[in-house]
Parts: sequence; C-alpha cells; structure tokens
Amino acid sequence: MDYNFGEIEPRWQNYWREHGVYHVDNDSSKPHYYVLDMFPYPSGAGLHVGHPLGYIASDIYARYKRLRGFNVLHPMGYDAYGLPAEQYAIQTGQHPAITTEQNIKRYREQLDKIGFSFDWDREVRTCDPKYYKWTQWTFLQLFKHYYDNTEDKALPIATLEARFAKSGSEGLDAACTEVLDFSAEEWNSWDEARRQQVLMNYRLAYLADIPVNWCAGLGTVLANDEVVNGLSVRGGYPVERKLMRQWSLRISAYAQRLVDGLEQVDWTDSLKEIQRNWIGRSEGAAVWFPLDVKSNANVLPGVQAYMTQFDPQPVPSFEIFTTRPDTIFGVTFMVLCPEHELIDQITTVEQRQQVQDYVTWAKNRSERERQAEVKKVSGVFTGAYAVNPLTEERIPIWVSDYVLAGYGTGAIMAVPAHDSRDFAFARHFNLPIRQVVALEKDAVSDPATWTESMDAKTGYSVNSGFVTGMKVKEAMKAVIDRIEEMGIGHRTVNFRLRDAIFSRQRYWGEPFPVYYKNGIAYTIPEECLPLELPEVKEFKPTATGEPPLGHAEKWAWDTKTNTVVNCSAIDNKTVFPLELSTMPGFAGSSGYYLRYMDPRNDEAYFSKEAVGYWQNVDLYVGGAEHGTGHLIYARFWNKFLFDLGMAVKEEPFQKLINQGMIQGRSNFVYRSKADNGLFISKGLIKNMDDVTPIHVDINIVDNDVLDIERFRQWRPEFADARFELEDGKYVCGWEVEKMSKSMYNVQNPDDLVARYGADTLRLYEMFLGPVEQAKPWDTNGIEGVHRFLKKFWKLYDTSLTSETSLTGPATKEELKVLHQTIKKITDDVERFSFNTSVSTFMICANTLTDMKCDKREVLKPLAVLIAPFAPHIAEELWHQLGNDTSVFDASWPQYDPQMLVEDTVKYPVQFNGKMRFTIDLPADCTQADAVAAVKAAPDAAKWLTGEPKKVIFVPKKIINIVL
RNA sequence: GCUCUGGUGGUGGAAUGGUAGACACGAGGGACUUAAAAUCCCUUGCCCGCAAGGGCGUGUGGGUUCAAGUCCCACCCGGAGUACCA
Repeated sequence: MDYNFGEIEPRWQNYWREHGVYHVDNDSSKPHYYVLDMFPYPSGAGLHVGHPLGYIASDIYARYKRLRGFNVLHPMGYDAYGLPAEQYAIQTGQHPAITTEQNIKRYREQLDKIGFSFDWDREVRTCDPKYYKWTQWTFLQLFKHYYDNTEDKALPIATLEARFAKSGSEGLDAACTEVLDFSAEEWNSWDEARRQQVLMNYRLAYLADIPVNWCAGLGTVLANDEVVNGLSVRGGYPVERKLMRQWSLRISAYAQRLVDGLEQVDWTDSLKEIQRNWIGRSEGAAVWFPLDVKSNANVLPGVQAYMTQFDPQPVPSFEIFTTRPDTIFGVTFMVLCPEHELIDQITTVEQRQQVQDYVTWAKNRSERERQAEVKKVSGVFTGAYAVNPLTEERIPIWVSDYVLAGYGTGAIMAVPAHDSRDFAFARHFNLPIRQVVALEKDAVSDPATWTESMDAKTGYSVNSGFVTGMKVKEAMKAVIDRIEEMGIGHRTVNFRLRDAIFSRQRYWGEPFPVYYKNGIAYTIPEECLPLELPEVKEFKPTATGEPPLGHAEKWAWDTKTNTVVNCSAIDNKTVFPLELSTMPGFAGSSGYYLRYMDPRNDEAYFSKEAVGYWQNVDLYVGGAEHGTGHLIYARFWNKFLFDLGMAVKEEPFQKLINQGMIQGRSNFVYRSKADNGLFISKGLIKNMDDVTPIHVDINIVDNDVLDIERFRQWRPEFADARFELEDGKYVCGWEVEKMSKSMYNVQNPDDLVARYGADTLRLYEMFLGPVEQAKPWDTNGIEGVHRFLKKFWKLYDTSLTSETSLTGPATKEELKVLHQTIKKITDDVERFSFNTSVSTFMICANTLTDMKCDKREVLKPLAVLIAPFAPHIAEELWHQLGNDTSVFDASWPQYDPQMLVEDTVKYPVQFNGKMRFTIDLPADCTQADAVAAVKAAPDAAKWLTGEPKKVIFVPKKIINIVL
C-alpha cells in the first residue's frame, strides 16, 4: 500500500476533532505546561510558509510535553483589531468586521490543514465584545490606580485621595507627570475639577497634553515603537511631533521592574538586550547649577524672582542630569534644549533676537529632518552664565537641539573633552576644551591636538581638584558624595522608556469606557462593560478632524440609565459625550495569554483557580520584531495585574523563543538588452550589464530550472519569448529577498500540503534549519523529507504484511539503534533542535530498512517518537499496530542507558608515557565501569595488559591510563 | 557610533573541547524500464596520485590545551536592534 497522505491526514484530523483529543481541562493531577504562540493578525493575504514555522515548532513541543505526561495548554486566537482592516474599509466601504471575519475563516482553514493541536474551544478574538470587555476593564483599573514608589507597586487612587485630604502631597513618592507640592488645606479647598486635574497627574492611565508622533498619512497618533526613522512602520508615512491631548499608560513607572524582571526569565541574551536598550536605564547624578546673577547684568528683569521659586535652592539655579559626575571639573559650557522653560527668562537683551530665531527654527524642524542632520552642529549663546558649583567658575549657557527635551531635565553640563557631542559643539563654536580624565595619571596632553574626545569610563581623574588621581569609578562616587553633602544634587536614575501613548484616532479598535463632563474624564461603571464599538457610516476621520467615532449617531453616555444613547441627547447634565478615540493594537494583545486560561468567563477576566493552576506561559514562541512593542506592553500589563493580586507570576512569559524570519528566495530570468524577446540562461551570460534581470514566479521554476511553456503563458508579453539554453535547460538566477507578492516569491502552505501532505510540510519546515535562525524559503529540498516519509511508511507496511521476511525478534543491534534514537530525539526536542531531530529519524529509518528481522517491537516506540513531528502518519501507523486509542494518549519511550555503552575504544593516543583512550560512556558510568569497558575493548587489549598504574577519569569523556 | 548575532563544501546545514562536513538538496555515474516517472546502488570539501597513499582545509592573525569550528585576545566581513538618551 502506498503512502496516501491525502486520505490519511483529513481522516485523522476529523478523528481528533470528533474525539476532542486536544481539549484541555483546567484541573488535572498532571503537571501543567503552557505553550503559547503569538496570535496572528488575520490579514487579507492569508498565510505564507513563514507564518507556520513558529506554530509548528511550538506544536511539536506541546505534543512532546503531552506525551511526557503534562497537561498542556496550547491555544490559538486572533489579534483582530488593527489598521489594515480599517484601511481596507476606508477604500472599499466594507465593514472591517466583515473582512476580518472572512480573513479569520481563511486563516482557520489554512491552519487546520497543517494539523495543529490547538484547543479551539479556547479561541479568543480581540475584537469580540466578550473579550475586549476585559481590555476595557483593565484600562479602568489602570485609570483607578497610581504607582507608589515607596511601596513599589500600584495602589488605588482612593488611597491617594485619602492621603491628600490628610497630609497633602507631603512625603509622597509616586510616579507622576509633574512633581506637585500642596498641603491638605489646599487639597480640601479645591473644587472637583481641580482635584481631578491633580489626580490625573498620578493615574496609570492618564490624559495629558504631550508631544506625540502624529501621522497625517494614517490620520492617527503612533507609539514610539511604531515609528522608525521618522516614518510610520505601517505604510511608511512621515510622522511629526505635535502637542496633543492623549491617553497614555504610565509604563515608565514600571521601568525598573521591567529591567529587573529580565533576570528571572529564560529569553535569549539578544532579546533581553533589546529590551534593556529600549528601557535605557542610566545611573548618574542630578546637579543644580546656580545662575550667575551678579555677572548677568543684562538678564531680563523678572529672572531673579523667577529663579528664587526653585526650592530647596535659595540660589537661582537649574537642574542638569549627567552620567559622568566625575568630569564636573571639565565643564566649559552648559546647553539647554530649545524647549527649555528657562530660555526666555535668562536670555540677555543682546542675544534675545538670535535665541528666538534659533528656537523657532528648531521647533519647526520635522523629526525626520532633525534625524537626517544629526551630524550638523547648530546652537546659539544665551548671553547668560552659570556657576560651576564645585569650581565656582563662570560658564556660558548655550541653546542647542542636540540636547533633547524628553530626556533627563533637558539641560546638560557640557564636558567637551569627554563627550563626543560636546566635543563637536565646542570645536564648531570654538569653546574651550579641558582634559579631566587620562588613561594614566600623567598622560595629559593638549586637547587642541585631539581629533576626538575621550569618552571611555576608564583611567584616572586629572586637573580635577579633590578627585585628582582617583580612578574614574571612585571619582564618580566622590563627586556625587560631595554634591549630596553640599545639598546641590543627588544620585538618580534616568530611563529612556517613555509612557505609551494609548489613543488612536481610528475606528477599528476598543472604545475607551470614558465620557466627558465639563471637560473632565469620567469612567463608565465596571458593570456596564463592555462598551461596544458603535456603527458608523464612514470610516474616515470627520471633516472637523475628529476620529471616525465622531460619525457615530449613538455615542453618548446617559448617567441616569447608564446606557449608550444618541448624540443628539447630549445635554451635559445627565447625558455626556463619549471618548472618540480608540485603543491601539497592543491593548488587546497585552493580556490575551491570561484570557486563554479561562476564555468563557463572563464574571471575571479569568478565575483565580484558572490562573492558580496555569500560573504563566511556560513557553512563548514568536518573532523578535515584538521586542520593543508587544513584549514590553504585555510585561507591563502583567506586572500591573500582579500588583492587583490577579496574576500570580510577575513575569508573563517564562521561556521565549524567537523564530527566525523566513525570507523569500526570488528567481530571475535574464532578458537580453540587445534583443528584447531573448532570454539568456544564467550560465551563458558573459556580462551582467548586457541583460535585465526580471522576477519570475517561483511556482513556474523547479530547482532553478524554468518551465518554459508555463513562462510563455504566465504573462502576455512573454508569449513569444525565445531562449538561449544550456544543456537544453533555462537556468534561473536567485536572490534572497523579503517574501512578498511583488517579488513573485510567496510560497503558499496549502499548495505544499496538497502536493506532499501536512506531515511533509511540518518536517520540512523544521528540517530547513534551527528555528531561531532567519533563512530563505527554498522548496528544493522538500522531496528529501517526503521520500523519508514514504520510506518510513514502507518500513511499517512491509513489517506488518510480509511475515515471511521476518527472521525473529529484534536483535541487539536493532534495539541499540532504537535506544540511540530515543536519546537523541529526546535531547534534541528538549533543546528545540528540531532540524537535527528530523535527521535522526532519517538515519534510524535507513538503518532499520536494511535489517531483516521482526521490527514491530522497534516500530511501536518509533511511532510515538515521531508523533509530535508528523502526527498524521504516526497516528495511522499507531492504529495499524493494533492500538485503538490515540497515539497522543501513549507515553514517551524511555531509553536504556546500558544499551548505549560502546564496546569498542576509539582514538587511542599515546603521549608522555600515558595512554589515552576515548570512549563513549553513559552519563552515570563510574570509573570502574570505564576501566572495565576499556579492558573489554578488543582495540585496547594489546595496549592494556596488566592493571594500570594510574587512571585519570573524566566522566562521559576521557580516561587516561598510565602504563 | 554603541549593543547583540553570525562567518564551516555548489546549496540548506551537522558536530556536550575529542575522527570536521552528519542528514538532505544539487551534481556525476550505474541498475531496473521499450521509454519516462517512481525506486534502488555508487561517487561527490580542495590539491597531488592510475592506485595504495599523502598534503591542505571551519573569515584573518596570535594564544591556551595532549587535542580548538568550539575557549581567550586582536582584526576583517555579513545580519539584526538602537541611535545626538548626556
């Protein structure tokens, strides 16, 4: 009987479905294991072969864990809210819900064909009101909590209100937009509006006027990770900085915990590093530099009064942040960012016009221009001076856009000798440069001769007053200590991580459960959730520039009935307008892994029992492109729910594997430039300049050989194509590019399943190379694994049918092959090396094919071993061997270490009067066993005649025997 | 620039510090066949040699080791992330 995958695969897929083989319960005496894939965004293009790579890997591991006796949670769902569906709606007028539904249906069909073990009873969709109810609910909790730095966790806003009423802001250390200082009396005297304004300053989900990434092309605001080089990641439209009133999540409050948490998880170093860089923690000092008021005769009149409001400093001064406090003796100027609030106050009359012009110019520059011209030095002198608090020197204050408003305090002390940017600035404006650090204590030179600054944090301080001669690290500490003693600064930590902007001026997303009363945001009651997305006639922004929800007729909140009513009813007494923006894509994906634990619960996000059982995700598989987006937001989300006592683990994803991107392998034909109808085979081209490479559909190319007839039919302009062939074939060129329709290099998994079967596709995707590695898709090798499956099938077929060829029970040799295979496969699967696993199966099958005895004893465990990889064929063979339950109810075979002991000694080497034998030994082998094994080995017998004088034994590896 | 990765045949890739190139593709040769497909067998890192055999080989140069693709130092070249972050 032939290997008829087309019949076998659908049959077992039905069997699994009908028998609920993949159904998972939340209580079990078995140990739990949670394997999660990053759920897909169902785009209109469908799946290509790159998408299932990670799903296949996780499916193998999930099935393996199950065979090892674990209760495995392996769910799948859809990240269904997002821009492409909405862009499509704008173009065609089709409701995004309809196109999304269609796309999901297609995804499901494609996924089903590959034979995954997902528990579809647990499917979630982010656009489903029953799901986004909990996205909105989490938002409400974020709104109702603040971050207390003293307790180092989120606490209810009510706690804060009580505190303010009792003692004002005194002693409060909380994450906030702006540090406020007020007394209990003040708080108690304030009206509702003022109090709400103050509370907003602390909420973890807050509304504020902030500079945002406004993308006119998409008509929405974008988060930092959605913008690259001043262009939107989606669509590539220009992005500008704009001040807008937006919802944000105070993710920066969790910056330290997000850094610390990386120590506890089992992720790749590179991904941890990506997150550390993104969070950007730097230690340093905040230092107050007093303004030199006496010498600033021309300073505008109000400045003295302005400066004295800074508390605790009675002296007029402003704050800078530095990571190099040790270089404070090398400060030769200060720089403020163009947005700095002190500029207007301190600029002298003479410099005023110049400074104003510069500030205007800098503010109007687009983000893109600014980034493109990073190397260009620009700036202007304010005419004002500050005083170096340690040297009491007078130093000029400049304005330049190389100092950023968003980081630190927007003001720096410039040390041109030891900072490359300060160095460039000093050279450009001819400002003094003073060396204060040297590699050796006496290695001082004239900075005028330098070509670059000395930025490294190594060496010794020189010309630096009381720290001269100290190592850089000691000097840092000494300077900060002195600064703290003097009361002019303190140690501090700065993060690069910004709060996440949470509003999107779009339709296809979760509505905010928020309405506005007198311009103040109020949340709708929790029991009224979900606040469902209203219908609109038009998906574009409104004429007034409001988001698409402005088109909704029924989008007002009635506080009497707690229902959504028509906008015409708005009276601002009991009926109020609802928020018009929607939540971003990362909202729905930030907590979905928790919802899978208890997906049909209408009373809670997830039950205590469910999360208590599953804890967190044991293995998460997905792309590294989410390193600075989803994976940060989800960790933040989880930590917040942890503070609320809901999540039981602080980190959501224990182990994480990034599957490498599958690139496309494009094929080219080469058209002669001299003769437009002539195509020259690759090997015959003398000079690449004579030909034009043209992308050709990879589906009409086989092993880089062009199917000439299909090429002629492919496009009308090639109907009369002529060819210069080599050996009667037209050989195409190839290149690795992104997989995309326009390059004609997209490989659809459905075609491969139809041609070779799902098991072949699964094995081949794994065989291609390590899961983590990026690699081009190349269908050429798929025949190899398909041949293997045919051979594997035949191995069973002949063993079961042709009894006459069997000569007896499995031999020791045969069993040894089996036990080696069990060990190798187990080890490989444990370390996610699925490509070598496939090779091991091939070797095993080759060896067994040649053996002439009854193989059934061997084939049974082999069916279980291969089941995670090729579930359909394994299930079929398992049943043919006489089992009537699923192979996935079997248990993983164990190997016998005794079977693996080598009885021949390898590589005897003689050196220094010692005799070395290298021998394969099982892990638990003792020294005595090793000596016995060596003695027993025929190769060693001639060397080792008596008892050895001395034995040096390294377990598993080496035995040195002194003769 | 900084950080992280990687560099092995014609190709994808194997190799807990222990016979480098497993396994597969491709290529070449052969068997079966009227023929083709399918299947099976042999060869296939490079160089010298009819052969037996010998020499060279994991980006480059050093080092540690009885032993280095693997560990250490320096450099070169790809890929990714990030970027006036003080």
